[in-house]
Amino acid sequence: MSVRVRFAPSPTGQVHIGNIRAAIFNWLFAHHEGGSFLLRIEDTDLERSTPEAIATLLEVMEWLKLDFDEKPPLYQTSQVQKHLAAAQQLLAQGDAYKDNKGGNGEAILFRIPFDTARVPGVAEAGPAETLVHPEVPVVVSHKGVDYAGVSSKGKPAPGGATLAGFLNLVVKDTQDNTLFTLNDHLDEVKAGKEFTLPNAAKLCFTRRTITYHDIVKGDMTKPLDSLKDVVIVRSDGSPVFHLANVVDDITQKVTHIIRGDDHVENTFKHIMLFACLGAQPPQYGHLPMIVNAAGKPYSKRDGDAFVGDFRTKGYLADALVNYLSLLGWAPGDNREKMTRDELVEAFTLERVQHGAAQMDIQKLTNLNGLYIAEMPEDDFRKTALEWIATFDWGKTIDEALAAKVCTLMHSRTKVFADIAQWEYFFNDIPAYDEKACTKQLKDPTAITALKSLLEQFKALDSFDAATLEPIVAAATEAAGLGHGKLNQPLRVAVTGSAIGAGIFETLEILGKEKSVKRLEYALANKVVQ
RNA sequence: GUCUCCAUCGUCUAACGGUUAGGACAUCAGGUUUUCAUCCUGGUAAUAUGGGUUCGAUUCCCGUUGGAGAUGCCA
Repeated sequence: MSVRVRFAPSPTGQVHIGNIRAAIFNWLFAHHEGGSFLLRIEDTDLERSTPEAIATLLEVMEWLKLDFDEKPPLYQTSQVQKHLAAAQQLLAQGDAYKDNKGGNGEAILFRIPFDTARVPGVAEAGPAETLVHPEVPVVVSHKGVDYAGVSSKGKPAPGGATLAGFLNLVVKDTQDNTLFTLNDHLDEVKAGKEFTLPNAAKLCFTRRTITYHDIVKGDMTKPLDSLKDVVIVRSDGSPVFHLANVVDDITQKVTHIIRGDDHVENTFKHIMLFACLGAQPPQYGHLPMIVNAAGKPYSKRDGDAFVGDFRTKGYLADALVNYLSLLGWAPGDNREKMTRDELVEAFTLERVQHGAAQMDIQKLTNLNGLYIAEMPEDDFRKTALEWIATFDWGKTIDEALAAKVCTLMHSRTKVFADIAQWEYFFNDIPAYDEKACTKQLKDPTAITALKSLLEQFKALDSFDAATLEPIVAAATEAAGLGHGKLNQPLRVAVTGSAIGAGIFETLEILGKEKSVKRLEYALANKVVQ
């Protein structure tokens, strides 16, 4: 059977970086296996899902070139009848029951099956004991075993689990006297009878576990006595995530579920749901989380963790995909900068890391710089021009001048937002950096030299780098300054900044008129006394 | 509290049970006879901790510590 995976985000606001990483891994896996990559939009949370968020999501996926198969995507809201039908099926099979636990009306709960033969991966783990607090009575019913555990300070602690967790249950009191034997009352309990047992101190039972093989994390096991029955339909009649998710995965014939770490615990329940719904559970692979620079999970407020922000800061889609692929995964041969094809070829879930990964903006930025550097000149200019146009100073510019600036600044561009610093090429008088002025425009010798340079500039016919270099060198020497010592003062006087491309190339692009004007301006206004 | 999982330089990561524990980003020093960037050279920097198993442990097992997730009529 060919591989079918899905990305199933809920469109609530911006697209989170951790979320899109899951999409990338699914996409990579699907392509590596020659399978299908599906998109399912889990928009059942009517209060938080918005059309704008859906649009944002689609936009982001298109930007990152994460194309999906079988368009249009499956919208979960269109599947509600199927979800509800599944709930009815479970109800009819006795795998679900109605309960008014929260007091809001009757909800439908999925019952972890007591007879586990249907469920793959369930095994008996041997006898087990759980201490319970005698002050709180133990209640045994078809809904589960309700009790209070004992905290380290001897106080009652919240406890309770599904009935299936307690095979061969015997409840004992502090004197070890038997209070209740489940096997004597199993049919009554299943039929709905509730037993309330005061003064219980101990639960003795045969522990059962459910195990599944996680493609990234390995074998995962959980005891049934730490599982609770789950609400699958709310009292208002709407299906809950667990049900909807599983039913949709069945209808979309998903073979591998690759999702965030935070779903591991749900997996055990989902496998049971698949089984009770008569479907073969898919394979699972859980991705580690991405955490922020503080090592904490990204909260909804971590603005810089949104994919859209990386786009507006001028990161390239390919660079972002490349970097994100490397968060929690590595090909194993020291390659880092990789094309899509190389990533697809090398990607396996088995090599995915088990622990959380921290996002490193600097490394992303460096990688982005590498991608920009290898852009063909024409592509770079085209993109850079678009960026220039987004700035106030870039609305009306000389295209020929801009083209020259692009060529000059290409290797210096790490992210396109850096282009904000190109303003001095285009305006009349640049913004002067005070620190730079203080450092470079205070030496009287240099100032005198700049003044003489200004006069020479005025007299020049051609104003290109080759002409300027010897002139500046001569002026430097004439002033008694060391080689190149006039370059920085000249740069600050003309550009306002101490950093930039080669000064002679910069002067040439600026042209005689502007250079002279700025030199005059700086000498008149910016010299530090 | 209980359950599940995780742990190699600051960060991302590599290392069939045998390596001077490798690479990249960041950082530091130097070079590319002007700054910044690119490029080149070199340096600092890690197996959380205590026990086992083994001739030999980053690797396997157990404990501890630390971290994350789950424990919702959120997804």
